[in-house]
Amino acid sequence: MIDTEKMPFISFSDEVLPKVKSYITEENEFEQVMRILIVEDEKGIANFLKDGLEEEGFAVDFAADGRKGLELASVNDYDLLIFDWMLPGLSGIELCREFRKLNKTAPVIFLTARDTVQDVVFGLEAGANDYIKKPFEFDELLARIRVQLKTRSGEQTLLKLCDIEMNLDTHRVFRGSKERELTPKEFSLLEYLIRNKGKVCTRTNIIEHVWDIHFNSDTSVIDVYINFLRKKLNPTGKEKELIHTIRGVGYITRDE
Amino acid sequence: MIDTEKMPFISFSDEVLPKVKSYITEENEFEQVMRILIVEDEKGIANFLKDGLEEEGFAVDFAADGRKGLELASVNDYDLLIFDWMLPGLSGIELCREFRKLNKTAPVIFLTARDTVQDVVFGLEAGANDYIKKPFEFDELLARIRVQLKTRSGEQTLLKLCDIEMNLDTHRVFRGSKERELTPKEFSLLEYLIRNKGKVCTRTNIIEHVWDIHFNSDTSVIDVYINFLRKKLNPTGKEKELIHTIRGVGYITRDE
DNA sequence: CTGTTATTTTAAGCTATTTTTAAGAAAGAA
DNA sequence: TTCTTTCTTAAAAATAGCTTAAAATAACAG
Repeated sequence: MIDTEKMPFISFSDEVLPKVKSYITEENEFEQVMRILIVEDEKGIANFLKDGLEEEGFAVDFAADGRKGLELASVNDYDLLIFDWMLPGLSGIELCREFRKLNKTAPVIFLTARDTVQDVVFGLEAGANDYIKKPFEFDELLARIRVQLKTRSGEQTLLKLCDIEMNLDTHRVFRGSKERELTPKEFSLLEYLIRNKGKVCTRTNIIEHVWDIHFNSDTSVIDVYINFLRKKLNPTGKEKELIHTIRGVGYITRDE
Repeated sequence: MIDTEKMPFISFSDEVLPKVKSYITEENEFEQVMRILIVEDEKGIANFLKDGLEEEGFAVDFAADGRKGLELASVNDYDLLIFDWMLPGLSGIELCREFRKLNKTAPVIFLTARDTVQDVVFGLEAGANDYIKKPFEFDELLARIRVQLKTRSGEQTLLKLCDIEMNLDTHRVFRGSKERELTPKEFSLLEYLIRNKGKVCTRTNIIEHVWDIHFNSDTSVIDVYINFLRKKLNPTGKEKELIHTIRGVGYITRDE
């Protein structure tokens, strides 16, 4: 969604908006649409879910009975499946078992009125990943769907500052599309500065958090490392300076 | 626990039992013990959980407040964490956020009396993987714990990394069409690296999960085994290097 | 049970990289 | 100017990781 309030200097005519939207979508090429299958025999609930999830940007397929559900699930490659427990044709439990037999690993969420502990345990043991009791609220379902998808996609932890991206999982740093190779100390200094972007980091802060030194010590090691970082992040001196000196206080990084 | 009912042809005298137990433990070398951290201030619930989970074969640590919990969680490498919402020192939510900031991916289950949908959503968005409302039944908790652990370890028996294929059933490893014969330790080290592909594995991670050593120990055994693996996976030095060193941090494997 | 082989661990030297120290140059403030 | 703070550079010190070889341990066959 484009938040025009944050760009007061830009205004869109209704005609232009769709184009801009698709441009943004193209740019986020990694944010692909997630496919969800709902297997539920109560039309009311099914439609409610389908509409709600589509509104949230998911691509939703739907089956009203177990057989049909299994067929769809085996043909297509869904990112997540929502099964009702009581279904004509093939029960949710059986459906889940058959699905797992196909060697599919996509997360399955049970959505059911059966709520004894035995039912829950039974459902989870059949290969489900979560189990929500009816009546449920849509927001909770949505949050649980997001958790399942997040866990699976193995998303990486990224810290960003302007055109800098630090990947904490791979320990790699990019400025724009170019990788900058940092040593461990350089990496953790930059990490500290970016985590505290917008705030001045004093030398004491830095020496405590990055070097783990908790007593007064006069060393110029911070200056040296700031220098290392500046050189590696901006070797030609032509790019934008990212680490600013606040004389007498410390250093700061900020977005903009 | 030994289920004598499933072995009707064997009977144990009380004296023999302990010996047999340890023998069985040794035999299941691949079924490593799962470590769980409980952070809960109500002594009663905490003890109930600890006892119950230990009976199920988990190794359980416990903290009564948020600070202590975070400390334990950052030092040790747990396979799963259970947080109460209301905690002295640092709330469960804050604890969870701080934990995720440490770049840890182990599943977190919230266990709490707060049960409005907003609470659930809030908890899940803070990085939790599941949310169980008090009062809960132990069996449901156990089932949900198993689901989290199962999802993580993945039931798949075929692991792939570039042109490497590990078959966990047959315990054989191929690079392209050629088999590479690995010793047990080499195998489980490679398995760990591939299961965590795309993420840096620290020496601590490796020594804890592959060697099952949970105290500080200075040993160069990891270096030696990385060397073994590299030689066996790439004896001529002409193939693509698959295990990359992140100096000062650990090792990483990635597809591509 | 015993000798043989395979596996795992320890230890140590070596090298390249990383970290720290130190001191003069440059820049800002008074 | 003069004083203080920060920047820059070079060289020394420390360390992490690689490689070997040998010792310790475990597994196995006869």
